[in-house]
Amino acid sequence: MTVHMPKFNRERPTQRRMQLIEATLRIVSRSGPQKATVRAIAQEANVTQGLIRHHFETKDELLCAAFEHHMTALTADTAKAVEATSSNPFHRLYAFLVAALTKPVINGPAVFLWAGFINMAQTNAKMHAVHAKTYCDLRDLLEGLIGDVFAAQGTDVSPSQLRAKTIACNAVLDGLWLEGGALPEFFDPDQLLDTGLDAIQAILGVTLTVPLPLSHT
Amino acid sequence: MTVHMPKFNRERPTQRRMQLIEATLRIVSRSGPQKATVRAIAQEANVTQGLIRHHFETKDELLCAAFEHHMTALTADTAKAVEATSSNPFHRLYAFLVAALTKPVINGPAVFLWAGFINMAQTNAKMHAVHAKTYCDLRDLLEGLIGDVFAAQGTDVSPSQLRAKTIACNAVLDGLWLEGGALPEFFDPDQLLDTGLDAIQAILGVTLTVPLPLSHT
DNA sequence: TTTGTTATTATGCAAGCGTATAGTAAGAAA
DNA sequence: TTTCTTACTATACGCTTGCATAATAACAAA
Repeated sequence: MTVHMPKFNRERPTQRRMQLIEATLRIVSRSGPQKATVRAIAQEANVTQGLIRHHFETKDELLCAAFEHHMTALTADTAKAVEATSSNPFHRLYAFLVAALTKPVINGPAVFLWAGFINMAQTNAKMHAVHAKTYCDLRDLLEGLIGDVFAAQGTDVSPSQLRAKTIACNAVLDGLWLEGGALPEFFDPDQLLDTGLDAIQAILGVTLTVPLPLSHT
Repeated sequence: MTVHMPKFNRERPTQRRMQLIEATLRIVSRSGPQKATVRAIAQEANVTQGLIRHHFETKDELLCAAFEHHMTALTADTAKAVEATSSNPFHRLYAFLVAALTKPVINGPAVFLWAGFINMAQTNAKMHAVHAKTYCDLRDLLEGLIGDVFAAQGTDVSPSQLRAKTIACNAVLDGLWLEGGALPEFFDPDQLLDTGLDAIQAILGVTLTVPLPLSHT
């Protein structure tokens, strides 16, 4: 009678790829791309280094997949918050801003990840495309929300004015994301949220009301 | 008769160190910290790799010196613009904003450099200190300029309100710096300046006049 | 149970890495 | 000119790197 203790855990390709991607993200965020060696990633994922080659052609391909996963998740998190709220334009913009100004968007690892990968986006065409697309997607979403708010209160703005205000609001979000993530010791999360909301309301010349909880409908 | 052609150029330590630092910055900005090997830096500076060890104890020390040089120069550039203008608080704030929203502050290399180094600031105490200090210096300078503008027009603000508005304005600057540097194809420099100025005036509730050229005094 | 597929481990290699060290030459001082 | 200091080159060493290849084991299908 032999009790068979498996020598390793055999995973489905999709799941194993995701584990490797997440291990990569942890290392890049924690120690930078220089430390993200094939061996370090394998150890972080509790596999041997040869396995990485089985799931990814090259190390660059893994880094690229990790960057895409991170950036897509980052913007999706924010976008999702808008869908979960009412159809009131003011509430929708408010929900977007709160999502963009609180965790998990505002946190150190996210900023350090972006920073760790962004140099590669200069030379790697796919990474550059991912970066440009996630930026545009989020900006366009924000532009739509701001446009709806202006329409709801009858404010007349030209497309170029709307674009400029969107870029300014997005800059506030990005700036606070950067500073709050990289220098958390200087920022209280609540203050950061209030500061961002006040600034964006001032830029837009709009007062955003706090939406009532959905259960009160 | 022997014409003596020097086999190498002997430089003063200070100058050579600066050349090595600048070579490091070019490589990190262009290709990221992974490519910034001792050999690559030496080649970029047109010296042999052994020379680096003669001027810097370790490669990390060189990277650290390069980061400090870059960050210090970045904030000094902006601060200098304020000194070159009049004593009018409105003009001084305006000069600061223009400096922070135009080249050489808003450019790709600066952002990619910051990104390339920032991961190291998590583990390297000296780099973290440099990062925190340059952020605080610039923020405090901006806070002073904004405070003077409020004082000049008789606006009463509490210290915490002033701090919050400063952080918001700084976020606009940082956000536009980030986006304008990393995604230049989406931003026209003139528009970026106008957008930033408008946003900050809205946040502060202040109208900044364009200062007259000094020669008109 | 047997077979087939493939996820996984194990091992190895050539190239590149940071660093150490010995020798060379440039330029100032005597 | 000669001497002295040190900026600089040249070379080498041990370690790490990304990637290749062969052997093994898990698990589904027959």
